[in-house]
Amino acid sequence: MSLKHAILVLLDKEPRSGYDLLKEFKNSLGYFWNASHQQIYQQLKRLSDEGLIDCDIQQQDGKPDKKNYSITPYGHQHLQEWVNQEVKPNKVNDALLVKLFAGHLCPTEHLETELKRHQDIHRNTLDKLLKIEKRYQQLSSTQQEHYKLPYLTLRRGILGEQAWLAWVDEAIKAIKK
Amino acid sequence: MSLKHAILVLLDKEPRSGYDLLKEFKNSLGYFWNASHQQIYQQLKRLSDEGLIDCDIQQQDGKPDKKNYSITPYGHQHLQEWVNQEVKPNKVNDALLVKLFAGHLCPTEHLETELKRHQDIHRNTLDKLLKIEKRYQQLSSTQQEHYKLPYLTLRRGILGEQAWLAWVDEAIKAIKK
DNA sequence: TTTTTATATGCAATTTATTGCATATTATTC
DNA sequence: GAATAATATGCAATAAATTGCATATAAAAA
Repeated sequence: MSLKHAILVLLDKEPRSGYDLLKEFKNSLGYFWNASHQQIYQQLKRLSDEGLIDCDIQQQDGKPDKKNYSITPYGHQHLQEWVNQEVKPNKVNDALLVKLFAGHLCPTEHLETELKRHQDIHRNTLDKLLKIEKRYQQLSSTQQEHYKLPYLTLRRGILGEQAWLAWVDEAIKAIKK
Repeated sequence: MSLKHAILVLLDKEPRSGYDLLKEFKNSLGYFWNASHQQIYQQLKRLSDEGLIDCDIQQQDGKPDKKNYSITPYGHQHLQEWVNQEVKPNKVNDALLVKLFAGHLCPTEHLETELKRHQDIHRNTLDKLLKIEKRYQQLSSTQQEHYKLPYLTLRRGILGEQAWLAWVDEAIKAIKK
């Protein structure tokens, strides 16, 4: 529902292509928004049809054409209205926990391997987030003030991943017993 | 994708109606799985068509008929196979963070109210989970052993909510400055 | 006494997301 | 020299989720 708004926020900061958005989600904002390339390109088309964004086609030598999207005044207004409304709390759907819940149906070793596999992924994510945090902390206090809100979202990512890792330690110990 | 498996796990423990599943998700398992009644009834129909579950219609005096679903041997096998496969890590999509990220487009007061509103919801969830944990801790150690895996999923809920609440404290303080 | 909550289910339409396929170039790695 | 990754986009089919509507009774609260 708010892939739409996630895209609008980014385009509101500066114009981007679909591929740029994809990279942004994958490399930096993945701790609060994720989308596949199909989803992004489809959504960009719809937003364009609705007049919320404009498209400017840039030819590049060799590489395929790049479509640079920018937000329209109408799109900006739409985003602003959305920000001022209430947001529903996220609903949680965690397949790994469904699996654990049904863990009696598989060997303990499998559970352990699986938890450790996920642990690796979460450790990598946390590392990446901590590096971004370090860069933030090296900014001047004026700059820090400027990026205050995005930084708060980053903090959510960090605290969330740390809690997840604390949990998985507990879980791995418990299933071994 | 694994609403299917969430339902199968529950029916594997004991037969239930769609309404029972809905209540279970809402009242106890909501920290790892959520689904609307439409989703559940649709899914039950599909699972039934696929032969993964059976349906037994119970007439009740006064109240509407109750459809009691139970897992078939084929469904059990299907579940077991799923549990033994790898599960993809959950993708995160958090609309509240998108909003915070775009928080410069609305008054600070709105952000604060919104964060506090979500804080309330998360506090309630945590309270509920801690009560469930208390009940678990009062069980005999044999019983505790028996519910070990579901308890681990509960712990995930608790640690997750606590981390969320720690974050929101930080966030509220930061936006006020 | 009226309204709300809980019980119990469902259809139909729309919106979103996923999966699979498809193309074309450049740069890098093996 | 061949294979893979990165850049850059898209269509079409299917699957899943959401939204809106619909029904019917009983119990409890206002």
